[in-house]
Amino acid sequence: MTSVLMIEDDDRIRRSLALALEDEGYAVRATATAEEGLAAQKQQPADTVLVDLMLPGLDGFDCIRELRRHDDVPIVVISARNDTHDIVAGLEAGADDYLVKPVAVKELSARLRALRRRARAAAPVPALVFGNLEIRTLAGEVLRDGRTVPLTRTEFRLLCELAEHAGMVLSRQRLLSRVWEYDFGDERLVDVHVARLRQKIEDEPGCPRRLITVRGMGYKFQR
Amino acid sequence: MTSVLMIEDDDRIRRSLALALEDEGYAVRATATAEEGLAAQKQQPADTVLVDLMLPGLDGFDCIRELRRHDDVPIVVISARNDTHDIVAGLEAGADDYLVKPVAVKELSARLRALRRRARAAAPVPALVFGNLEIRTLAGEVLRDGRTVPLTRTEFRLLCELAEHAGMVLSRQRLLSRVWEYDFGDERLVDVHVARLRQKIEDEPGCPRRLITVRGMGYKFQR
DNA sequence: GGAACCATGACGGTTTCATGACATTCCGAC
DNA sequence: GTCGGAATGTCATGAAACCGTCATGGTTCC
Repeated sequence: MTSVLMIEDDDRIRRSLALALEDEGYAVRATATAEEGLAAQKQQPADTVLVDLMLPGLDGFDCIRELRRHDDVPIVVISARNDTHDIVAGLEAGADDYLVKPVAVKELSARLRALRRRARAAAPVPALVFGNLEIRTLAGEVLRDGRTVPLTRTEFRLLCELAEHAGMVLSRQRLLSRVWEYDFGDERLVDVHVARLRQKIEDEPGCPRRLITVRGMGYKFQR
Repeated sequence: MTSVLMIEDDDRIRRSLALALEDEGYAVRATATAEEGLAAQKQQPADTVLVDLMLPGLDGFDCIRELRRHDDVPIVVISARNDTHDIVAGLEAGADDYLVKPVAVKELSARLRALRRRARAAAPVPALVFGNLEIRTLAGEVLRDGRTVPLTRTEFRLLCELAEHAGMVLSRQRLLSRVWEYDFGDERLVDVHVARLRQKIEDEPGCPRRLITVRGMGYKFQR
């Protein structure tokens, strides 16, 4: 079953839409504020998030941006505001679709299906396996020859970022921005952590098979 | 640049929307019938397809289903019909989004961006293939007969620049400016790097098949 | 035949990396 | 709070790879 998280401050709309979606076969959780919604999604991620724009406290745009920082979940805006300006802003913030209230549940349901059709194709793999190396992205652990390798948080995130784009060269800038969320900073930092990672996951010291340096460009994870 | 194929039978709408999208930076091709559109997409695939529902001959729903049989391209319906029933049918047929005419170009553009953001995540790694030579631009690697050829950064960028414009003569000045980001400088520099590249990717020494010198003009990559 | 144009080997200077050592920050235990 | 260890970031160093220049000799054009 598809799970949906709805973030909507109007009690009546929240309840009626939740009921209607449940009739359509969705598992619905609902919160009245962005803060609660973000916490709920962090704790137990839903397959799709519906979000209103006008929310008390953190508004819908901020909520979308915050979700997008860590999550690739499909996001649908449901708002009473129907100016082109708001629609564009919502989509630019990272939403995938935008519906104007009042929404037809059948239409919403069809749009959710269309969205999931796409999202599934790009779904993140819960575990990445490369030879003797297994990276359990969700469990946060890495196995080498079946034994867990103790990685620090930074090392783990760096490895995930590289392995999720296996075969692709990632620049130090990009790694800094994705792993450290620095938009600037010393690129040498990446080198140091790659070196530490190598000592933990490479089989032959001094001869990296997985974490390849591409001189002048960055690093890549070799399948 | 993003390319768009528009299938729309109303001449006025087709022309004005095409112009507006071009202003937004899209490369637009447009056809008046589904049959033409399908042929165009088969021959030279666009990144996104816009399709009207009411078309003479094959209608929009059929057109979407036919596209979906072979192609995972994002499809947006643009229709005057705004019943929930039509919207659901359009999405169920395989469309990713549905806009009701008249469309705001800014909104359309934002929706296209949102759609491409998702579609890109699932896209395979693009590569340029010429006979026994495969250039993986993102992986930063070049395969010759399936084996990777170690290229330096400059060599790689030079090769990409030439191969991306295969068949076209590029002047030394242009190469300097694109590969080295020099706006002036010794043109001999290009020669030296072409020579090094030849030693790595040409099969017969002394008889270049790929990297062709065009005397007095520059170099070109021969397919 | 001469002039312009091009190919390529060699070399020194520079850039780029890998990594060990050290300072700082973070975080849980008490 | 504060103590201690782990995690993280900064720096310095040496080694390796790379780049641009130049010189020489070959080729093409008129």
